[in-house]
Amino acid sequence: MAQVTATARNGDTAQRILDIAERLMQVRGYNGFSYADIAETMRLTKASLHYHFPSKSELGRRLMERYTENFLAALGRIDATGADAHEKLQRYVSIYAEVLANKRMCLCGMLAAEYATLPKSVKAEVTRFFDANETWLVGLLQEGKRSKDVSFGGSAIEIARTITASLEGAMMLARAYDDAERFNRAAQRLLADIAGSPSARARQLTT
Amino acid sequence: MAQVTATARNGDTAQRILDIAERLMQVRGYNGFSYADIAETMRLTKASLHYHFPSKSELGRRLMERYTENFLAALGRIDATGADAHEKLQRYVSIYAEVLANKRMCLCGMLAAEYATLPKSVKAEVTRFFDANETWLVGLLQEGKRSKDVSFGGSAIEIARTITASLEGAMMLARAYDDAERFNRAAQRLLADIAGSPSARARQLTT
DNA sequence: GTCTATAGGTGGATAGAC
DNA sequence: GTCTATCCACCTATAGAC
Repeated sequence: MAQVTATARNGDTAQRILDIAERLMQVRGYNGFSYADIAETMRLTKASLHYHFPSKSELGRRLMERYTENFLAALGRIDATGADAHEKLQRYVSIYAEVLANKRMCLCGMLAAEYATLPKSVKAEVTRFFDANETWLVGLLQEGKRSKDVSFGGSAIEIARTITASLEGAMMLARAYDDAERFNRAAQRLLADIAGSPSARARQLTT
Repeated sequence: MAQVTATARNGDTAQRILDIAERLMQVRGYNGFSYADIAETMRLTKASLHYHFPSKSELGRRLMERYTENFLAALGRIDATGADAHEKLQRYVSIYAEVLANKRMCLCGMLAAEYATLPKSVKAEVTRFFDANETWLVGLLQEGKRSKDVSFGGSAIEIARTITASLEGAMMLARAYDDAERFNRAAQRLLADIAGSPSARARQLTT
């Protein structure tokens, strides 16, 4: 299954720091955690953390960089399955669902909310993430339309943006209610209505 | 037009504090602003702010309370128009669009992201807001279905939740890209696909 | 690479004069 | 109601020993 969260528990120190920081940032946000929080969980002093990541903005940037890398790798694994477009979209959704299952927000959804307060270098990484998402989804949608696995009207780019934004929003609300099923129901409805398989689309209309 | 943001510029001090704090919180989040920020904008000392709002959590709670009140009032004005369900949904979307036009996030979308770090009393107000949203939308959707102004399959409650979550997500992304049109395009697509008028739905399928 | 110690700043919050 | 003055906890970050 598509796995985004890194688990380099036996990796080097920098990677372990990123693991802890990533979780903290996904749960509490960029402005909601400190070097002290990481230090406490890791049994390492704040000063040592600064050796690996001189500033918080650098930590945030590196974190985003790794997150996007892992996310793109997960998308690559979806591509490698050779499944049809409809199935690939389901797997795309399952990436989000898995993050939520760990009681976390998508790192980029979190940072999009805090966007106004972020260091410039972190902001740039956040939009890079969403741009990469968009590119991947557009390719998938166009391919799916040709092969008639999915059906939609209008531009693929708008559909792609709507899907990502909606999933991020559904994730945010589901986490506030601590109810993963909220996310799953919203996600299935979105896929069926916005870019569903022709059969699913027909079911949705039948009422 | 539906107006949520309060503008009590000539109101009493407490209301003016809430106005400033509201804007700061919508732009920077609960963890991204301080009493000092309010004080600076208002030309009032931090100590004076504490006279009106003893603690930040109390300020946050009162802010959310007022925000929900204003939002529900806006929904009441939509009801009062007597428009059909499709038109009412458009006006619902326009509330969000207007907040975004002021370069702000929906206060509750912002707080949903920061949820894990919020004081309990503020958390409660956030879910109360979304619950009230859901109730209003469900009523509207059921009424619209009866009168055939909108068409959708499945439960109204799921549609309502999906609409709100998707709008919040679209708002978040649009603000990060400083591109209000991103929100508008996503919102129109969502309405058409998820709970559109039968004619709009037909247009969307025609491709 | 990790530590102790600390700098320099800001956070929310309070006491008490006016 | 608003002010000055202050507290103490916490923040990011650095210096320098080991």
